[in-house]
Amino acid sequence: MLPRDEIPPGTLYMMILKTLARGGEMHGFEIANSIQRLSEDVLRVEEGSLYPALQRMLVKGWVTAKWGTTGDNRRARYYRLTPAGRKQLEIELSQFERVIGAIQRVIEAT
Amino acid sequence: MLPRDEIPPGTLYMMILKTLARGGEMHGFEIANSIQRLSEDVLRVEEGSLYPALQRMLVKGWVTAKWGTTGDNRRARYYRLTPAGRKQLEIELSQFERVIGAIQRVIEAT
DNA sequence: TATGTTTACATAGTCTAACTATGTATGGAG
DNA sequence: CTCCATACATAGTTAGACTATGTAAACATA
Repeated sequence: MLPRDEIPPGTLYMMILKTLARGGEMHGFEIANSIQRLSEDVLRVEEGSLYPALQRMLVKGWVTAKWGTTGDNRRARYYRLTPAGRKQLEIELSQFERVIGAIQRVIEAT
Repeated sequence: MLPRDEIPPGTLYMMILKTLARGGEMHGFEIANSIQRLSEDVLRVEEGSLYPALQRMLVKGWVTAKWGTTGDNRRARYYRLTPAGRKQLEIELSQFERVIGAIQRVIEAT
């Protein structure tokens, strides 16, 4: 499964939303690092996946962004969940469970 | 998650392989119906997804196909798992568990 | 006998989204 | 001063699931 892409299409939104729900205001690199660390290095969020995804999420109104500075004085774009984003997270979580559960029924059938 | 496609890209191969591993020789419609039924109607395998996937799997050497007739006298193409397909199934199953486990660690983190 | 439904396969074209590759810019370490 | 890590961004590629459409035959039923 997924030989080319490690991250199943669609699930990146869910993980970013969840990360922001947990961590409050975060910038892109922080989000990517958090996902990578929590997944125990199974999931590597490439920059070419991360930033386009964040742009799309801005357009969809799931997050807002503002420029700021990091602890070590670098410019970074800080993202924050909107109420729509929080709602979307709930949708995605339940969809994920529903679909993964269905797949597991198929692959675990005897 | 996955608003447009119900079946996460990549997982269809795995489910087809598993279905053939369980059912022996089957034709396309049987495979699709089996997946749909076992998933309790959560996953609907569209014909436009199924047949192209089976073609790709033929090219990859995961399955062989031969024409035959169904119980009610219709022509149908019967698919059978090759040793390479069986190996691929094992790969996909372990990849799936690995990736889904990683995603769950991310979305279940507190 | 004609019509519609179901089974069964196939392909063309669309679309999402994750990827690679590349580019910009800055801070800190050596 | 150079190198590396951080941080963001975009162009172009690719896989694969989808919709829409077409073929054809078996069967039910009016």
